[in-house]
Amino acid sequence: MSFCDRVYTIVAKIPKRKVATYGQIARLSGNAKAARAVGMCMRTNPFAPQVPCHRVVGSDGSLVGFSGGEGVSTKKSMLLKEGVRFTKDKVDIVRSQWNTGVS
DNA sequence: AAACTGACTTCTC
DNA sequence: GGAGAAGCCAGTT
Repeated sequence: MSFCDRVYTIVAKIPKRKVATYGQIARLSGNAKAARAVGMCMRTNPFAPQVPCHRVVGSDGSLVGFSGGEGVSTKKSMLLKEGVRFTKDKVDIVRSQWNTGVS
């Protein structure tokens, strides 16, 4: 069980039409400052369809990362199909950020 | 085992 | 508001 495994589990739990930030996942995984490590785990992503890495965005909803297809463009398209609201080139983090249950 | 890199975040200018 | 620099973590070489 490695840090990445926790990340995969958390990302896999992101509800549809919602997105989470690397920092948030890092925090949920136990290391608030491991945002970078989270990104690396996503890049490794041994659970591609199982772990919706496209639902993971930057701290401000910015489409960072994603090495597949057309990059952020494909990521954006997938999120749009998921029903995630977009503001120009960024996810409407205000409306679509994953609420972990912490009020 | 050590050093480098990377899908990040945040502060300061 | 935009650009630049520093800090942290885990994985890969």
